[in-house]
Amino acid sequence: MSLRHALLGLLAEQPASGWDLTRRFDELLGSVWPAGHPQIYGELRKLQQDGHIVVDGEGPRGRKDYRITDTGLAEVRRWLIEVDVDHTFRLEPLLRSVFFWLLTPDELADYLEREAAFYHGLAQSFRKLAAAKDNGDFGFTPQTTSLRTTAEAGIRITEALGSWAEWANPRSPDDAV
Amino acid sequence: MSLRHALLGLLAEQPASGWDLTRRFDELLGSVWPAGHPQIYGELRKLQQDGHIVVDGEGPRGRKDYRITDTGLAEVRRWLIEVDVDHTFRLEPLLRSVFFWLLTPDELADYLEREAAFYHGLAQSFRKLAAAKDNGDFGFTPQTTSLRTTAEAGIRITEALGSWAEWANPRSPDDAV
DNA sequence: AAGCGCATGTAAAGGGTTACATGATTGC
DNA sequence: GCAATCATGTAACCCTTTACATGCGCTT
Repeated sequence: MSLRHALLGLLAEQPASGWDLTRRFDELLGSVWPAGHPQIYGELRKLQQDGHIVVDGEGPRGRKDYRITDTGLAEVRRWLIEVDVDHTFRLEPLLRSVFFWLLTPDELADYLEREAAFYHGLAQSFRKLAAAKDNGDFGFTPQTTSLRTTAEAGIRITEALGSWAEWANPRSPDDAV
Repeated sequence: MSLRHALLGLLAEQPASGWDLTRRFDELLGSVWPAGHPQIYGELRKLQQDGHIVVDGEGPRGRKDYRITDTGLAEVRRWLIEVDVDHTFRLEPLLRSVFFWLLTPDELADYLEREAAFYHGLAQSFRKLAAAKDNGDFGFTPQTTSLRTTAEAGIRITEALGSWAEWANPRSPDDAV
């Protein structure tokens, strides 16, 4: 049920249409919480029925702008403060690691080298994003500050997984810790 | 479709029943890839239809032991080697961080202190598990070695998230890097 | 004989993805 | 007039969770 609250969170920032929200998910939340437009439009209808959002105005091409209500805002905040965090990982790369013994050392090394490269690249792009935000490229609004924090998590997790992939590689000795 | 391959991977180790597999998911994969028994029984039926597993013998109370076939083993290995890794995070704590700006500094600090404590505790239990495996408590089979590698990923990720929660805490100055 | 753990399954509902379908507006 | 983009929606399917249902075998 996180999509619901993610939508409310985005609408807490500013009114937006289903289309806008779909794009924001794509750009901003794509790697953390993917959501396609069918899911978003469906959830918006439910949020409206529950009084958490209202149609604020209509634009060209049947565009509908939604605005968050007071009860909607209270609901996101309740989620953040009171609802238990779901700490499940569900990272496919971790699941795969349970079965590494089914691979030959060479197959495993090839696999882990690809993984390490992937994570190092991703870490690099998170670092760039963080630097841009620190530099004030996106201003210093509270929202930007939150995204800076998210980027920091991205950096730390991808670095952790990148160095792990090197550590686990049977072909490279333990230079990487 | 990872459940399918996770089941094959577990059966590659030794024959087991749906019940056995359910327990193993609970103990071993609970935090990485949760799966309840209805899902497991359903998937076992499909795997059998596809010839990846066969019923090896029946026990008391209608127990059915499954054994992996050659095509099944080839299929897990194909998955590990050829199928693209799904790198999606879908970590609720990260999604939440996008909306931290909706909280007061005190609310955020309380939240992050709980998170930090949670991750430190989890990191500790991963470290214990890793130490036990290094100590040979579970022998030194290939399977155990793989699990040692998984545990290492667990340590690194939970430490990363724990230190991140401290770093992001507006109440504590940046002692934690 | 009661209670617990083993063992299997189905049904319903929810969450998420992919494919299909439609049409308006803008820019060239 | 044509193409790209904006914009909404439905349908079908798959994956996952929760609740319901049943019965055997072992221990006390």
